[in-house]
Amino acid sequence: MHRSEPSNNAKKQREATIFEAACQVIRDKGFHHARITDIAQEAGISYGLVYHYFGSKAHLYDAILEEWWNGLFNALEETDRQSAPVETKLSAIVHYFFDLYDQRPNLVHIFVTEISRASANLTPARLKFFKIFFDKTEKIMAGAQETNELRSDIKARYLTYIFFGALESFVSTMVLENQPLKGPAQKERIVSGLLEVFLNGAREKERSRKQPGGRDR
Amino acid sequence: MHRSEPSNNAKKQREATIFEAACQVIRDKGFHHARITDIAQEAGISYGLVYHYFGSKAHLYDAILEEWWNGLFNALEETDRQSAPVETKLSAIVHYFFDLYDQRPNLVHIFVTEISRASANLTPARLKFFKIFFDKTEKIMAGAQETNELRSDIKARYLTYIFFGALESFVSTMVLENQPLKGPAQKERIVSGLLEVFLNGAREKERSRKQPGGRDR
Amino acid sequence: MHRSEPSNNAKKQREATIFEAACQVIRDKGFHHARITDIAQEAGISYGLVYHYFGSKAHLYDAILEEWWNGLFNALEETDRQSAPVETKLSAIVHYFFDLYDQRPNLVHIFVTEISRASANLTPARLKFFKIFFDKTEKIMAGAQETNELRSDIKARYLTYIFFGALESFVSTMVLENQPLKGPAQKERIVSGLLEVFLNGAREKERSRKQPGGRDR
Amino acid sequence: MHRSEPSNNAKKQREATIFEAACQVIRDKGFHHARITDIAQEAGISYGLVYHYFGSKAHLYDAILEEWWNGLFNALEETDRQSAPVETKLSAIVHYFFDLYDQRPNLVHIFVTEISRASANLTPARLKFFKIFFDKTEKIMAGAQETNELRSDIKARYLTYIFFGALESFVSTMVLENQPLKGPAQKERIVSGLLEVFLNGAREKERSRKQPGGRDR
DNA sequence: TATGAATGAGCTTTCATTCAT
DNA sequence: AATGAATGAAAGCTCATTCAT
Repeated sequence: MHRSEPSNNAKKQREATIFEAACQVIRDKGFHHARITDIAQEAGISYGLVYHYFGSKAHLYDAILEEWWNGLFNALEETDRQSAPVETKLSAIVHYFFDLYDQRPNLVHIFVTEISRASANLTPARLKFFKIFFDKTEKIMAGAQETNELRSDIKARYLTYIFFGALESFVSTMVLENQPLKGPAQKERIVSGLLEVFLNGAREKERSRKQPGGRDR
Repeated sequence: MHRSEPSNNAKKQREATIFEAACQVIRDKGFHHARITDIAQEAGISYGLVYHYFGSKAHLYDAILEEWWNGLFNALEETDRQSAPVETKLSAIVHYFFDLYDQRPNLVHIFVTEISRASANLTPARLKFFKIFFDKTEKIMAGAQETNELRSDIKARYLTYIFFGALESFVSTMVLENQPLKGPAQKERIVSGLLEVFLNGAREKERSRKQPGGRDR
Repeated sequence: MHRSEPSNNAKKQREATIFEAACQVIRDKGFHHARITDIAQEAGISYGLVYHYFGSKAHLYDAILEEWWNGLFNALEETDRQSAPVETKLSAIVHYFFDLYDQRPNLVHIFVTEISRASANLTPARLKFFKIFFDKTEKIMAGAQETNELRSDIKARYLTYIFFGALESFVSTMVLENQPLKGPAQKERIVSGLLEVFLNGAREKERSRKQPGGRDR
Repeated sequence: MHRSEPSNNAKKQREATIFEAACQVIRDKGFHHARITDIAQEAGISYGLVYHYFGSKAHLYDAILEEWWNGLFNALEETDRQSAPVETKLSAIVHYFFDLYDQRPNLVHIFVTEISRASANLTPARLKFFKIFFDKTEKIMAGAQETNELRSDIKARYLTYIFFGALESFVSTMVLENQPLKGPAQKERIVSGLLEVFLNGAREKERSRKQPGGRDR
């Protein structure tokens, strides 16, 4: 009975191999054009085995969904647990996306191209995840409104959309143009620009307007 | 006035009918699951006629792309022609999306679910449109930086991503949750919230901070 | 009533135009891949008109068949009418093929690629033409056997096959390699070689064998 | 002997079954009208399996081509290896066709109706085979010219065309009229007639003309 | 566990043909 | 006579999935 453990590990290992192969192929070809055969080939196994481990193509997709959302939800929860300024929390979210893109670019790619929109795969069950994500983020926003960190004249839900949209926009561009971040400096520039605008706005501030010589750099 | 090209008109009419039917079906089922047969049925014609007018499913898709981007580009150009404050220009863009959603919800839906990401259909030729769009918007941002309307310490390209991402986020939610705008009031609330945050930021303003009882926890 | 003549001529003219266009396209693409649209385009008319004149693609094919076989049968009959040595008669047949290739290469091309074998189009009614052709040629052979011009220990039918096969072989090669005859000299070399071998055989003759120095040309 | 590769054998077996079914159906209907479904039905399998084994209809055709030409080339090479009189070599070629027609009539049928001409399937790659065949045969002819077995005043290439054309003519007739050889006697009569005419000519020989009582109109 | 032979639903596309104008 | 819009039969091919070994 205790012999099950090692084989269990081997099993997990295989499953992970297939999973990663699937991510790679789906990233490259898109979910629809990713054939089970391709995935098996990428994983170095026969295609029958994919069914052994994942049951069907749809289940494989669901496994990827799960992986993505679980990771994100965990990050959100961890973020929300601490009582930090909203700036810190939002920064954590942004970093989560950019860091994950460094570590598991395929997963982020798939999020952008297959999860985020892709009507082909949109089922109510799958949309549910988005709702949860927005709810969690909204909670952060609402909390910050209560502490007067964020303005309350705009619905927390709207703040959520604006914040997440701006973030997603960067991530999408990165992904779709296949541009890895050029070093941590660029990452910080993007992250701070994003947070800066969200929190303080894009408008040129009074101080500089006051200056008679204007922006004369 | 004197019916000069009657057959030509009828032709345009048919083409438009098929086009709209295609939008409807693609919106409902997604491009991949939209069969030519479905589109023909929706248009009340035989499937052969779809090929007569559009040549192939891919061409039909390209026609939709064209329709979408041309409309958007025209709107952008019109916007940019006038020398108005950046606020007005951005407002025009936002309104374009929301107004179009009132008039041609299918087209906007398809933009969100099939054009904006949907790796399956992403070809370099199609990505090109996005580049053009971002370039045009960036020009608006850069112009506003020069007139000191927008801060210059953040790249115009980044401002573009943030602005468009925020906008797209609202549109996507609307589309994916199948929520038409509940009247012009809601539309204005969203538009102004979006512009407000982008231009002035989400952070609680000085006035509230000034209050001695302020956020001091 | 006599006004019908000119329009009749115009009609014939159109029919001929379409016919030649059909030959051209069928030669280029093969019968199966030759679309009515292609033929109409080649003829500079609308495809509907092809149906006006020929009824269907099959009828068009039959018209070509007719044209081919009638020409050949006429040539054969003319040949057979005269009481000339068999050599002259066979030479006439060979020349018919080669001359026609100069004048109407498309027709000869189609004979080789679409009529001569091409199971796709082989119907009993069409095979019939071949029978007639072989019968007529056989008659020539049999006649020559009776006059002791040709040996009688080989069935006239067999002589027919051998003769026609040898001829067709040249024509096919010419057609399939798209090689027009390089001047009348080559044509005569081929024709005489063909007749020479058929009539006198390919074997080296006694006289040369007798010569001690052998083939010393 | 010890069933080493059972699955491999079964595989070969299946492939052969499909191949033969394809030959049968193509012979009956012609390549174009032979549907994959028909072939599968003939083979007693599902149409998907045809694709499993042959990839596409075109590949199936290529496999048949290969089978045909390889067999013929092998026969030619074997023939040419031995230093026999040209008569023997040519006889071997003729016998190859006739014997194969006994054993695999479908293959010969397909050669005549689909390979030999059939413009629809003629690609440069496929014409290449013909070139090779003619080259090999020409070599035999040229060799016989050098040994004074064949006359040298006619190009070896022309001799090739004449010989092969005559042969093909018999085979075609046999095939197109669906006439199996009526016993070995007929076969020999045809073979010897063919070789006789090719080598010695069809003309009535001197000896008979010398005879005073001859039919001497 | 692991393999890959076997199946067939499902889709796009072609193109001959019809027929209203 | 002439056009080309409209139709739909027909066929190839893909690929997820099943299952015997």
